[in-house]
Amino acid sequence: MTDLFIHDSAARRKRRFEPIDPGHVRMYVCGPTVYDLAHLGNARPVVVFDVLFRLLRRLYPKVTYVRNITDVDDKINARSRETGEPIEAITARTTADFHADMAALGALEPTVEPRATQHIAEMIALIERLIANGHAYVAEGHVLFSVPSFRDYGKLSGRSPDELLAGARVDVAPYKRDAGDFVLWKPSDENTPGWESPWGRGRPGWHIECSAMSWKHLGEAFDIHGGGHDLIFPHHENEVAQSVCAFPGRGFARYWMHNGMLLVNGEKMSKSLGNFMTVRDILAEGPWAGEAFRLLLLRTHYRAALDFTMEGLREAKAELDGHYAMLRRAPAAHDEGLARRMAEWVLEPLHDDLNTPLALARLRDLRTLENALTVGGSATVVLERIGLTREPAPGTAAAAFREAAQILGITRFAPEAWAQGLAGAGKATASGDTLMASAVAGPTREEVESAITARLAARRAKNWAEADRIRDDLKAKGIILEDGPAGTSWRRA
RNA sequence: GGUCCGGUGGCCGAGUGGUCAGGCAAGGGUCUGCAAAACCCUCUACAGCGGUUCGAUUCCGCUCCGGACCUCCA
Repeated sequence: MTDLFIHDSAARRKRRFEPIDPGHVRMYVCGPTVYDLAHLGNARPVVVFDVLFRLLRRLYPKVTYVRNITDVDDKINARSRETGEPIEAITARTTADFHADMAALGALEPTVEPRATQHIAEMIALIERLIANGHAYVAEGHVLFSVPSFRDYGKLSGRSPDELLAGARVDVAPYKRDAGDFVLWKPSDENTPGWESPWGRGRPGWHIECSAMSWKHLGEAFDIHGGGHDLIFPHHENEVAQSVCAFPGRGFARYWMHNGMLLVNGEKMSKSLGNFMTVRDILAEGPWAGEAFRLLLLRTHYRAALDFTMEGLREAKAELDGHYAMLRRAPAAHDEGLARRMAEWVLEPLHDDLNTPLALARLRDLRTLENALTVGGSATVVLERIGLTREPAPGTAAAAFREAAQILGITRFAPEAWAQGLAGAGKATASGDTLMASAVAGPTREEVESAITARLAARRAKNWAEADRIRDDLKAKGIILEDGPAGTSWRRA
């Protein structure tokens, strides 16, 4: 088995992945705060860590992937005050939308998806431990983490507490002993959600929930912690402080992985900047859009910034069209052992810190090879690159493609369905399905097929003018015909 | 201001101390009734300036440009 290397943000270098328990790999990824639709930037970690999850499942017997839902937060409270919609309604609806959107991107469900509001008891227990350990204190109804009490504070994000203080751009609350101290628990008035606690009725601070949920579902120490690069400070720094101080000597997360930001016009896409586009906006482009966006995300290495453009989305769609076209025409028969080896060759770059762009390039090589063998061609350059000395049986490269593409989570639809409109295809939730079905426009399958029959008669009679007229007519309606040795096939543009 | 990460051919985007990334676009060809698809060929880049080296796009330094973070953020 090839070793897996991942870039650990804490160590700032690539490290060989050695799980605490090789029989059970454990990963935690920060999930959404459910107060609004997911934007394109929110989708990046979901897709990136979905690929990692799939890869880990291939490499290890058991993988537990935890991704939380943050359903208690002052942004949610603010939204409820603005719109008048009850908090529970906002979080329930937004969670359902999030699930539908992520399913449309082909993301598997995590093993566990804990909600913050269902882990208040764990949060309180954690805070009590921190107070008992001398790492937290009560002040004016708040419980604060004492940053000076933790020597390694700032290690993850690479800053010293002094620097943080110097650059602080918020007013320091008077009850803080140290300007860097952060809130673990804060009081709630009667109009704000709250839970009874040893410190009165209140609600948790932002960071404590992740420490509580990873502890509950993965234990005091686990293997991988992931999230967006912008979470390193303060969120992950504070999480480390809380968890390490609550469970001294256990080490918390062994590897930290952070995905780069998604940009639009060279700037980070974020809700606070207001320059965001929702996943749902993209899905409305067509039934192909979810998978195309997923591919777009994987065409750039996860740690690099990615500048989103519609041209990029269309290019990803065109790439998928080509992949599906190959799968559609490739024979099912194949050399199984050779297919397995070729799939390994494609997936090999994923073991080097999830190099999806290189894996995708190799996947394209498999497509070229299969096309050459199925349609006609030599593909000597590709054969050499793969390291094959002779041509594999037709269908073999396609079988390898299918196996490798499964780890990347692309070409998950039936090739014919992809080509002809995907009506009713996706297994997304109800709202996602509606979206897909409504996006299919143009002639029905029956209309297209009867036109093809009419054209076939014209071609038999060598009435080329009529045959071309039918083809042009369909083309104007978004239907492309392709004559091949096995007959005429069609697809939607 | 502090910390960090980047600048690769028309566009996107991997990677490497010295032989090829790959894709899109463009041009040429094979095939086809004509197309389409597919395959083949062409297109040889690493921000700038120094340094290390037999040799640097790759290592080091400086400069310029872009971005992220500095307690809302995936």
